[in-house]
Formats: sequence, structure tokens, C-alpha cells
Amino acid sequence: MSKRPPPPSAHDVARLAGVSQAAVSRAFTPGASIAAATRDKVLEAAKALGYRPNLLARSLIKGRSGIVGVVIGTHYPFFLTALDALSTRLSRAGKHILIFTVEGDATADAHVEDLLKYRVDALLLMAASLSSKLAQRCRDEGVPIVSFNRPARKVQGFASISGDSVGGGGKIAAHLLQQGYRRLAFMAGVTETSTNREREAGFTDHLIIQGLPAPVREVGHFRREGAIEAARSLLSRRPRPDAIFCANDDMALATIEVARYEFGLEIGRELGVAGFDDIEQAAWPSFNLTTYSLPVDAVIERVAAILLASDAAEPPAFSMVEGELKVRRSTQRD
Amino acid sequence: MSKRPPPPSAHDVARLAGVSQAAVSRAFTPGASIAAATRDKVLEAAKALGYRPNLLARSLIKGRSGIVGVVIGTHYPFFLTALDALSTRLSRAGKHILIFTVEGDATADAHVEDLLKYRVDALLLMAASLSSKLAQRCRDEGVPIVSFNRPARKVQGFASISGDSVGGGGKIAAHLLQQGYRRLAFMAGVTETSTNREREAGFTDHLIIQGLPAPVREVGHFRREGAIEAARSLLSRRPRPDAIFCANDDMALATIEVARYEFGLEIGRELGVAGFDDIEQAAWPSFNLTTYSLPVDAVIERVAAILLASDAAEPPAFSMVEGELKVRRSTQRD
DNA sequence: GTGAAAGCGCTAACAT
DNA sequence: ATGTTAGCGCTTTCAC
Repeated sequence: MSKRPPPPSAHDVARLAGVSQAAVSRAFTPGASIAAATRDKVLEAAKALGYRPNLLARSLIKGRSGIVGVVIGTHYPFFLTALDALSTRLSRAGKHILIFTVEGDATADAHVEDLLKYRVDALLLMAASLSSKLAQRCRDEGVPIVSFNRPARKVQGFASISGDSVGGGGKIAAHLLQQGYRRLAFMAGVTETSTNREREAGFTDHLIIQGLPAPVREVGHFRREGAIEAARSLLSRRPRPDAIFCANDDMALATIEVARYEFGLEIGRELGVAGFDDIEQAAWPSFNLTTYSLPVDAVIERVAAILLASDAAEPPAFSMVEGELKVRRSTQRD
Repeated sequence: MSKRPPPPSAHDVARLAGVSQAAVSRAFTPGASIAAATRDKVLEAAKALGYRPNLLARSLIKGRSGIVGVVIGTHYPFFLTALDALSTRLSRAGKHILIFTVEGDATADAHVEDLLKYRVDALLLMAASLSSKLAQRCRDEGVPIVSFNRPARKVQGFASISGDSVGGGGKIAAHLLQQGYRRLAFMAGVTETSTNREREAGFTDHLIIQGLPAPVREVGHFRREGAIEAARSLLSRRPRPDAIFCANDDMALATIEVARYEFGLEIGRELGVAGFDDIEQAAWPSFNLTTYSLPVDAVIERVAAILLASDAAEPPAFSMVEGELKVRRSTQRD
């Protein structure tokens, strides 16, 4: 019943229009030299048949598919925003997104292998990492890679864009101290990730430079469930910390709720809480979370620019996007 | 500098291995008849050269690309969850996802046109709609379409899966009445969408059948900002509604916050609030939102099954997924 | 401006 | 089991 009938080919259109198959190709190629009359004939025939150029065939010839491979970690907070912005941007340029998700700390290698088989024009890794061996091979094959929120690879031709995690962590520390909090704690995400390491380093280093002890610490794995445990543990210590910096907002929101509903603490006055990312919920009145915001749209714009750059262009090695400290009530003591 | 060097082809591998090019193809085709010895030779040569079969070429021959096109509306609440589940599921079957996002009520037509040019094996529309003209053409070309959370199309071969919106709306109504709420209000999403219409119909019809007046009503467009306005308006009415059913959870959460922080109402006792979808935040202690849950994983499983079904299979016309009423504290009067 | 012909990298008969 | 051959649907010389 549902035997797939082969879609009309350029040949079919050519026959109907009474021209050569090459003419059909030219009619669908923007800059091609073809008489307006012939093009119209072709387009009419094409419409009649419901012809649509087969991009696979075109890609086979050109060696480029018009497809951008995206591998995105399931931890990434701006998933939808980022993908939407990117999709819109790339669509305009006639590019498309072949997407994969990776769970947690898994490497993107397997997916990237697949992507290369489709001769993708470029790769974007968001909160996902790649073995340097594969990264090297991508470079060899001329596939530019843009990595977002992962450390710059030591491989040439690997563009890396990151939010300023170190600086952000430092600004949070400075802000908490300035607000008068003194017994600071840090809730780590997934310890091994660069994202976590940098946020923690920025925070801890600032404290140490100020002559303060390193903060108490628990690990929450960037997840709500982990954060609930970690928060209970931190808040049960004696002396109790008077402020907690969580490596991302998800954990910070969970921390606020544990503190408020399980420990009866007043957020801000009795316990300062700060996060990182400025996700949508951080600004909700229930939370009013002080956090460090990454300008997602600006970042995506930069990513898109690199992905769309002519292949001849030398990819920029590394760039850091400054965020902004968003001070809200979760760190107001009075 | 970055002239793209053509990747090694099957020919190159054949030459190095001292076999025919066809043998290389066979070495990479699971069921093919080839001597173990030859395959090993080929695989070794392939590894040496870094050969990877070009899927575009394969697709060109087979007429199917191994790609599933996904168009997803930016309103869709389970975006990440759904995509992750789907990606994992399809990867196992060697299929990949070409994705597009559509803003609001825009039709997916333009994107679907693009997708067809890539000879996608199937289409999945999540909270996005397609003109019936294009849907018909997909059917003609043998591209199965699965539509999630949009009304069943009147076109053959168009599988449609939906959460039970009508039933859910009814259950919410029954629950609110049973809790003793009497002055019910409804906050609509985007009025024209089937999602909204069905949720509203289920709710309103139940009330009318019970001999109650139709609920007061405002439109929140499925968005937080819209919901804030709508909630203010509803809560300023005299007599004030004592319960609000919002067409999705995003709006319900906003409503809770407006009621609590702007009107000083105690949620549950003074104002019942119910939502729809059971998004993650609904269960957070700050909200404890009563809502109707859709079993996303189960749905995706069903979607994947259809997408992966052999083309010969007749696509199931329409199927409804039952959800479950999640009663939480936002609708407890005492 | 247009057609004929070659070929992108692969699979699928068809021989052997 | 393996090599040979013919395309898949298109773009791109190259003549005209």
C-alpha cells in the first residue's frame, strides 16, 4: 500500500518542460546563466510535478551538506532558547541542524562519528565534550568545531566560546562578602567539568585572596535532586554557613526551597543564596535569585557567525563572553 | 589554508586493501556476503585511512536518508525531555534528527519543505501545525507524519498522538468542584490552538453539565507574561473567583505568584489553582501545583515506534494518551 | 544560453 | 565470495 513512489527528478521536469536536465538544474541555481523564458518554463513544469531538488544529490557533488551538527548536553540550561536562536539564524542561511543529546558527562564522540558520515559543514558542541583525537580528525577533514561552555581544546581550528565562569565566580564571592556574609559555602556541580572547576576556582580564589578560608563544600551534580541532599548537608553543619553559592541556578533554586521549607530559614536575611546562569526561574518572585547571567542570544549570534563563516576563514581560537551579575533579594541581608 | 581535502572514499580503501570497491561496501554492510579475511583487510585499510562511509551517497541510492525531521513549537513544555528520549531511541536505530523550531502559531510548512528536500524518512511535529496541502504531499511521497499535541488531520496516513486534553480538562473541573470551589475561572492559552480549545472544552462542558455557569475567562497566551496580566484581571473581579484553571502549567505558576505576592492570597485555602502538563516545577514545594500529567516518555516511545515502523506498516490514525490528575496542595481548601 | 557528457561515493544486480 | 557494471539525482565543465 505505502510503496514509496520515487519523487519526480530533474529529468522528469526536463522532459515535461522540453529542455535538458542541465537547464533544470540551472533554473534552481541562483546565479546560473539561463534565459528568463526557459527558467519560467522549467519552474512551471516543476510545480506541476511537485518537483523538489534532492539536496542529498547536491551535497554529494559539493562535498558539503548544508547541515550543521549539534551535540548538546542535557545539563545545558538554555537548550530551547539557544536552539531556537540558532535554528532561526541558520535557516536563513539555508543551513540545517542535525541534533543529538548527550547525557551528563558522556563524550560526544559516538555522535560526532555519525555526523561526519553525513559530511556536516560544521559542528557545535554545547555543554558536551569531545575526545581530542576526534577533534583532531575533524580538523583534518576541514570540519570547523565550535565548542560552547567547554574548555578550549589544544587543537588548532577549534573555536571555543565560554561564559566567563572564573570572573563570574569571583564576582559572586565579592558580592557575598560585601553584603556581609562571612561563613560561605560552595555547592559544586559535576566536579570534573570545566564549567564547575572554573566557577569554583573564581569563587574560592577570591576568598583566599581576601585572606578568608576556603568555603565549605558539597557536591550537587548540577541537578535538583543532588542539590537537595547537598543543601541539607550544608545547612546541618555547625556553624551553619550564612551564604551558599551554587554552581548553577537549578541547584540554587532547590537550595532556597530546602532552606525555606525544611529549615525555616528566611532567604537573604538568614541565608544568602546565589546561583549561576540566570535561568528564567531565577527572576520569579518566589526565588528572586542573585546570579550571574550569560547573554545567550549574544553568544548564539557569535556561534552562528563562526558556523556560517566561509570555510576559508581561520576560526577564532577562543573567546570569552562576559556575563553580568544580577543582584536580587536572595542575597539581601536586611 | 583550510581548503577542504576530500575525505577518503571507498575507492581509496579498495586500492590500499587490494580489493574491489564493492568489497569495501560489503565490508561495511552488516548482512553482506564477504569472507572474514577480506573484511578484516578492508577494515584495516579503512582505519589506516580514516575512512567513513558517506551516508549522503548511500541515501541517494536508497532514496531514504535515515533522517527524521522534527519540527517543534517553542511553546512545547517537554522539549528537552522529549528530544532527549527521541534522540536516544532513534540513534539506536541508526536514525538521526534534523530539527527546526517554530515560534508560536507559525505553520511548519517552510521547514517541512526543506526537510522534504533531504528526503527525510519521516516527520514529527510537536506542538506545531502543518497546512493540509503539504500534509497531503507528504503522504503522496510516502513520508509518514506523526503529529503530537495537534489535532488529527483529516488526511490519510497522518498519525496523530495527543494527550487527553478534553478528559483532562473535565477531570480538573470535577476535582475543583469536589474540593468545594464554586466561582471557577479559566485562563486560556492561545485561543485558536486545538490544545487550548480542547482543554477549555473539557473544563467548561463539565461545569455546564453540572448545571453551573460557564467560567469567567481571560487569555494568557500560554506565556508567563500574558498570564500575569490575566491573573491580575481575574483576581480583581468582584466577586473574585475562588479557583482558576490555567490551560498550562507555565501560566498556573505565574498565577500562583501573582495571587500570593500581589494579592496576598493563600493558595489552596483562599484560591485554588490548577494547571495542565505537570512540568517539573509544578512539583516544587514553592508551588505544589495540582495539574494533569502527560506521560511524556510513554508518548515518545509510541512516537518512536511509529517513526521506526517499516514503511509498509499502515500508520495508526489517531491515538490518545491518557494522563493522570496530580492532586497537590494548590487545590486543598483546608 | 543551452545541451551533452562526466562524475560525486556509494549500492545492487549480474557475472564469474 | 568477489569483481564488473550500471546507475541514484544532481552540478559542472565543455562545446556549441
